[in-house]
Amino acid sequence: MITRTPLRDHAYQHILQLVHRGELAPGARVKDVTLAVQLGVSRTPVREALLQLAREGVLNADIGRGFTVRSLDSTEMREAGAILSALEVLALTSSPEIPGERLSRLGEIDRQLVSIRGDADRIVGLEEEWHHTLLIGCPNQRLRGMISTLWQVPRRYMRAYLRDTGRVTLSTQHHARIVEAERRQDRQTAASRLTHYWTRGIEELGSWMER
Amino acid sequence: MITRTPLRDHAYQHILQLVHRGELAPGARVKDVTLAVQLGVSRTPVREALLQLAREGVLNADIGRGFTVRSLDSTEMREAGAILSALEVLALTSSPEIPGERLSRLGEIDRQLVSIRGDADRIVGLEEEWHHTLLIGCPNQRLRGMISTLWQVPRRYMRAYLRDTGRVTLSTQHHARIVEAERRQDRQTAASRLTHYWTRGIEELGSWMER
DNA sequence: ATACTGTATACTGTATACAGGATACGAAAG
DNA sequence: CTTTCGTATCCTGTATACAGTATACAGTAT
Repeated sequence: MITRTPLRDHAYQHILQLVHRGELAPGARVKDVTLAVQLGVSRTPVREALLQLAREGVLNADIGRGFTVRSLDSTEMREAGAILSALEVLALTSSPEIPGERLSRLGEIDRQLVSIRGDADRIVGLEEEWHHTLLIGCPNQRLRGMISTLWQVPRRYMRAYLRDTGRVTLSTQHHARIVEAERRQDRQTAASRLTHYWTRGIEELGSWMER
Repeated sequence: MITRTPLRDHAYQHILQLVHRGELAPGARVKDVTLAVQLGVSRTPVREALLQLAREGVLNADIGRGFTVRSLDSTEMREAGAILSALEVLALTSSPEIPGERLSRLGEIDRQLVSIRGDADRIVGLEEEWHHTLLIGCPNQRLRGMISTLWQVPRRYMRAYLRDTGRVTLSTQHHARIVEAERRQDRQTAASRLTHYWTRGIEELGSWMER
C-alpha cells in the first residue's frame, strides 16, 4: 500500500519547524509566497497549512493582512495551560492501567531529562514525550489528538522560559511523583498530581512572563 | 468600523447548515464544485472551509477522493462528549459568579424548551443556547471557542436522536438543578451536576445508537 | 450471463492568474 | 524638521487553469 500525503502536510510541518526554531519570530509576518518558494510548491497548499496553524493558535490571521506569528503572552499561555491540564487529566483517568514497561520508559525519559544540560529544544521535546508516553494508552483518540495539538502552545513558552532563565528542567520531581502513584495503581492521586504539575508549571511560566 | 469576512467563513456556515439539515446525509460525498456554484464563489474558499470541517470531525477527507460527510457512530459521540463534558465543567468552574439576570435567562430558555413540541432543530438549538448562556462569562476565550467547535458533534447526534425517538426534550430537569445550585452560589454542586448531565446524556444517546 | 479490461469522463489536488486593498516611500506643506 | 497626502509597489484573497488519479461504463472474452 503506497500512501500519498498532501503537500499541505509537508508545509504544515515545515512552518511549525520554523516557528519552533525561532526563524519565524513572534510577531513576524509570514508571507505565503516566501514559504512556497522555500518548499518548491505553490501558494495553495501553503495557505491551507497556514489556515490550519491559525486555527490552532500558532499564527494570527488578520483579514487582508495575512498571517503573523502569534506573540507570546501570559494570558494565552494560562488559557491553553488550563485546558491542557483538564484534558490530560481526563485522558489519564480514562486510560486503562499503565503497564510496568511503560512506567519504566517514563522513568527513562526522566533520567535523560536530568542528564541534559542547557538544550532547551531537547528538554521540551523530552517533556512532551513524557506526557505523550503517559497518555498513549488513552482510548479516546480525539482527545489524544486535541492534546497533541494544544501542546503547540506551551511548547513555545517552555522553550522561551528555559532559554531565558537557563534553568535545566521544569518538572522531573513532579513526573516522579505521578509515576509513583501510578505504580501503586492509585489513579486518583496520579491525576491530582498531574493537575498540580500543570498548576505549578503555568504559575511558574506566568510569573516569569509577567515579570 | 466595517468588517470584511472571508468567503471561507460563509462557505463554512453554509456547509454546516447542509449537514445539520440532513441535505448532506452521513456518508455522502461533498463535491466542492457543487457547493461553489451554490454559493456563487470559486472552489478555493469552499475547499478552505471543507478542510476546516474535516479537521473538526464533521467531514472525512480521503486523499484523492475528496470529502464525505462523517457517519454517525457511537464511539465518536462518546469521545467528543467526554471531552465536552470536561471542558464545560472547566469553563463553569473558572467563571465568575453568574449574575441573577443570566440565571433568569437560563430559566427562560428552559421554559421555551418544554413548550416546544417536536421540532428537533429548535430543541437542539435551544439546548446549545442554554449551555452557551451558562458559560458565556468564562474568561478563557480559547476554551469557549473549543467548546463551540466541539458542540458540532453532539448536535448532530442529538438531532438524530430526537427525530428518531420523537422525544421532546433531553434535559430540562438537569438544567433546572444546575441553575438551582448556581443560585445558591454552590459552584461545586453545579459543576458536578453538569458532569452528571453529560454522563447521562452520553449514555442515553450511546445506548440508543447501539440498539 | 458474468467477469475483466480498456477507455472516457469526472473530480481532486495543485499551480497560476487577477483584482482590490494595504503598506511604504517620497514629495509638498506647515 | 516634522507631518500629511499621494502614488507606486507589494501582498493577500479569490478565481481560473491544468495535470494526474479515480470512477464509471462499455465492449470483449470466457
